[in-house]
Amino acid sequence: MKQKRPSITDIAKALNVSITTISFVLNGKGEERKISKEVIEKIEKYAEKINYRPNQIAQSLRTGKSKILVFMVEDIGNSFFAKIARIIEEIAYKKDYKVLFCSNENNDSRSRELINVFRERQVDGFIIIPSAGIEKDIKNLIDAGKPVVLGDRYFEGLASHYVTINNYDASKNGTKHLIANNYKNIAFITIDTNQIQMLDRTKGYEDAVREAGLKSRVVKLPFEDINKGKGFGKIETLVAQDTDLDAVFFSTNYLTQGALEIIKNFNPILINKLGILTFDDNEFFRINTPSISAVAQPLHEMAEELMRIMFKLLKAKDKDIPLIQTVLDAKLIPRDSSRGK
Amino acid sequence: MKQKRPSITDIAKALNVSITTISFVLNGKGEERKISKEVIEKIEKYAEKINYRPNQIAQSLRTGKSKILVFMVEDIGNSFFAKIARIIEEIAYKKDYKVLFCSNENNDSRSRELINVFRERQVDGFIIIPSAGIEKDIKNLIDAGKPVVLGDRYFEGLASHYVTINNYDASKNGTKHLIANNYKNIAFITIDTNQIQMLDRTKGYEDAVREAGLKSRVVKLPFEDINKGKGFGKIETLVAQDTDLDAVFFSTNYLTQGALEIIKNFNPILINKLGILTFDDNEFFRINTPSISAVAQPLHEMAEELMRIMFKLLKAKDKDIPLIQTVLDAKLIPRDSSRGK
DNA sequence: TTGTTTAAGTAAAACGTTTTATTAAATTTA
DNA sequence: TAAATTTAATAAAACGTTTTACTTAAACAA
Repeated sequence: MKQKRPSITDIAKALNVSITTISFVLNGKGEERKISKEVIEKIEKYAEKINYRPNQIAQSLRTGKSKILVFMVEDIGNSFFAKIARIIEEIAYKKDYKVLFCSNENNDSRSRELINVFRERQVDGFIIIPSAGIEKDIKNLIDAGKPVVLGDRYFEGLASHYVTINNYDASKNGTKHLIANNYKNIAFITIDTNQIQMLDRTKGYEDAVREAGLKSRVVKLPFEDINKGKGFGKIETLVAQDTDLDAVFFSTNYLTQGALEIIKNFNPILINKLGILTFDDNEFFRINTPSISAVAQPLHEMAEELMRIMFKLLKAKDKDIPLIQTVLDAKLIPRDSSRGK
Repeated sequence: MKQKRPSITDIAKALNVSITTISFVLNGKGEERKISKEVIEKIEKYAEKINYRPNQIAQSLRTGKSKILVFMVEDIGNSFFAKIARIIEEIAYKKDYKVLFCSNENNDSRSRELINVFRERQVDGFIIIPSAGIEKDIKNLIDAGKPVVLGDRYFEGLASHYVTINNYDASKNGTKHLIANNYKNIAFITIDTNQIQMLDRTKGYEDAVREAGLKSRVVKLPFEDINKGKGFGKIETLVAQDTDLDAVFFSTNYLTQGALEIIKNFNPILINKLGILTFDDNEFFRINTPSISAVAQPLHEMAEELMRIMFKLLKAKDKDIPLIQTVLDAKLIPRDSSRGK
């Protein structure tokens, strides 16, 4: 019947020692605090026997540390983020940290709300894929001394630790790959945001087509609508009007599926002739006919680097450590859809 | 410079009231405890002004409640689970609960370890997609009075709350659909586990083919290997030897991609003629050529029901409430890949 | 007037730890 | 032998709440 877990006090009573002694022993400070071998052994034996586990809430209250990290992403249901989350979880658990995941929907006020909620919860660190307008809030968090690492994007004016990929290069290389495979009328489909990673990707594309003497065709879709599964009107227009279009390059994974569906419905023949390249790989791209080419972000490396930095910050305590800003390379995975013509 | 957050004691000092009074007022018990209007107002104003937020760790220690739930899945990186997670997160946050996600890799010892970790953390409730061998541990948890809801599967001998779909019917209907579309040699590709949901799915398939007078071909792949991205040998054998094979039905999403890739590599023509049906929908099935048919589980309903039960348990406190065992219907989504012949 | 009830609030314990300061006994030093 | 040091341990404060039990003054009743 729901019996109380043993506390340090229960051990104290049972063994007739003070709770102080027990605390020292169980925290491995027995030697250091000159507790005798016999007492140490007695306590350890007993704790083992009754399967004592410290109450982490009490520990947290006393130490101010919760051993909980938060990983805030756009949408944990999106497989790009879910996959990173999985790796982060793995690493965290090994070091005895737990991870709270949350989705900010790329929405500033939601982000703010979440940040506040977690500050109240005393989480020990924040790994954040930030929405575009929360630079101030992130700054507050950092100024308050909380360990913060940004992922996937960052703020140009903000001195923060972060991990991203070289979006400009990745995008430029991707575009060049399409060009090398003889595509000449490539559209770049992106989102109407001023997030740095999207701007970099767009720039990479633009420079590549310009350098090749081709025409730049950037299509910006409205983020809010896309999020609700609509807003692909411009894709229809593109396909209908731009009759010599021969390739599309998507700047992010949540556009790809929706847009391809529109194109497929609109012109089932075209979709099999069109060159297709997209940011963010997906396991189903391989089995698609034609298999879809992708610019894959190095999920493992990203997650590992995020955590490496986080643990460094957690260890460093107050003294601030020099900024770590890691830029990784994405990997182009050419498949059938970009080898056409 | 990293200044301390105000505590209830700080308010007490500033306003010259006892912390008791403040606690009552801020918990909305002012009236009830006959605190005067003026004092109530004074406290509320001040708390608002300094933006006071109670320390949740301290609250937890005192009340024994953490307002944290845990959602344990096979793999949070798998989009089926990630999507449910997203919805669960949403619902939880509305009621001021946070959710810790964790992945048990469908592995018993990992599951056990995680359950223990979270008991120590005093999480308030457990939503678990259990691995096959942890019936005892779940029972322990329930017996200890912890709110527990199982999802996706359950244990036949264990009286627990759960939410599943009618796997037998879903599988049978799926198979019938293939048969109705003139497929006559359908293989059922599943995993070598005795998890109830997989057994039910297999049975649904078997009954459907038997009733139609067709031959049953069940292929069981080794779970451990599949998890590591290999172990598809039997698929090669199947395709090579079973020359009149005309359709495949996958029992779970993580088989689909791997197996289809094997088939595609082995026989690129076959894959476009083969009838294909799989449990668990994916957004990319729509744009595939041919688009892939799926038995979609009602993710929203599942998540909502899981949470509905969880909140019921959280509210009920000690008194045990009658078992809630919800069985939902899956939805067959026929696409090109199953309309063949 | 005296006793009882109500209003308005407070003191203090409790939750389970960690950690600083303290103590008492034993041992060493001078 | 007295003083100083070391050993082995403990008492008590602190973290920030919630909640039970109590207090004091005023209001009311008999």
